[in-house]
Amino acid sequence: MSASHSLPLQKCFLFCRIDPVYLGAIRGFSILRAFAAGETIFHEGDRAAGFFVVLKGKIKVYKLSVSGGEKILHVISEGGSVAEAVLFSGIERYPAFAEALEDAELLYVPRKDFLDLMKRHFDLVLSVLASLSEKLRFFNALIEDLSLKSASARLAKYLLDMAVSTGGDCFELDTKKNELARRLGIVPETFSRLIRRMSQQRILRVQKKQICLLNQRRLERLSSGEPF
Amino acid sequence: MSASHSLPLQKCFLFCRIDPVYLGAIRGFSILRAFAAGETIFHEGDRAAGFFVVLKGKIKVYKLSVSGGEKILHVISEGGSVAEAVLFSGIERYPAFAEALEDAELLYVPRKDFLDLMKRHFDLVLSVLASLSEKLRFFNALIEDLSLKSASARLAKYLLDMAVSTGGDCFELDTKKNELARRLGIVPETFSRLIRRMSQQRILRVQKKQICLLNQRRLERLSSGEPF
DNA sequence: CGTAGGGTTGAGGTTAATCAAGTATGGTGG
DNA sequence: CCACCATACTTGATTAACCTCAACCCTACG
Repeated sequence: MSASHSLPLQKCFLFCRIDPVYLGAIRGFSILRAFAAGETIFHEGDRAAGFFVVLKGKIKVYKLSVSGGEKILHVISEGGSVAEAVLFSGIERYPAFAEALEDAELLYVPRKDFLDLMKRHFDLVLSVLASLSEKLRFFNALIEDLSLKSASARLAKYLLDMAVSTGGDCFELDTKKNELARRLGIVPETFSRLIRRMSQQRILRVQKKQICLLNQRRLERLSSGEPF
Repeated sequence: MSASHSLPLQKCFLFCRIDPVYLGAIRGFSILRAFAAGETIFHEGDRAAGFFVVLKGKIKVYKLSVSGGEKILHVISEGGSVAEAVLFSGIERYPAFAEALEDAELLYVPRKDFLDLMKRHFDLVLSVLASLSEKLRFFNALIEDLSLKSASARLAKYLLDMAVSTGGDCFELDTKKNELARRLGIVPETFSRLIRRMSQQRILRVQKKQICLLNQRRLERLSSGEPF
């Protein structure tokens, strides 16, 4: 029954960098709409005069195949936005279907009003550009991680990242090893075995949650795919 | 020695959607600079009054760790841009080092001039926003693909994608199977075996380069991780 | 103590890469 | 039109990386 509050605009990725002063204006010309799970938000081909920001719930964007099956293009959760292309490119119609996966609240932002606001306030433009380019960098990093295929490479990269961000060869794990393993996309057993082999080979020393890197050179080779 | 021509501005991802009319202006206030392989482009902490577009070659962006090792943050090739954050966020100094990996040509675009141009021409803003959001969608799709771990899941997803984009259950492979396998991140042998097992199980029929999907339901389950 | 949870270790199975042979297929020169 | 060759593709056997499952070891904490 979701008495749960919906996301504030500051948390939406397109708006997070925007000066709160403008958020009021945006809320002003936008329309808050609630959708029940399973309800359609728009159809492919519908005239598109604005885009949506997901404030609560999850929605899916999909196309229909001739054989009737639906092909999900993406799933968007709180904070994400749907059909921003309507804003930037001159698209006139929605290029796919959208439907709520759970009870959801969306903010419908009319294209014209938002563009007018941007036209009048250049710093708004910069904020939106900043949001997008930040997200892009984030995705870039994610892609790099995902394309490290072997468990040892991902672990090695993680260790090197830690060394850089803490600015030293020694650091404490901030999470349970269990949890860390999952973040690296491996199973705790594998994590344990890898760490053990690494300390046997004097690549690192480990005491409880404290880790000291002894051979960063080797870790770099591992992280770029050298077999272990 | 690279008599090889450098990339035209239309091909650079930040600019590709921009009306060519403006490209002249951009070229006008920007500075073309050549760097030899290994040459430094900027140092961390350097005052930043603009960003770079890579027209030729490859460059790396990296940080130094205390122990002297360099941690590569990203590698940017032709068409990419470096330090766009300087443009959008109010960053005053470069947050990392950049160095040419090969002989390279970069276009230095001064922040102030580019922002002025955007301020005067709102459609330029829209083009840049469109570029960024398109790239974002592209990355999104890439991430989805990369997070499909098993070979059968990636193949299944590819087949379903083809069915949607050709709008039918039957279609022709547009590339050599060899090449396709590589695109799916598997080895041709594995590709061949998977296809064979799929036709044995009546999931699809294959004749030369012609493929007909017989059981999309099953492919969907495979693509969402069901073991094969 | 005794138990619970995180962590480690071992045995065994699955997936997909590699290596090594094959079998089409599609030119090309005769 | 055929013999020949290169290249694509297929198939089998072997191997390495990881996962699963099951057991066990700690350490903290009642």
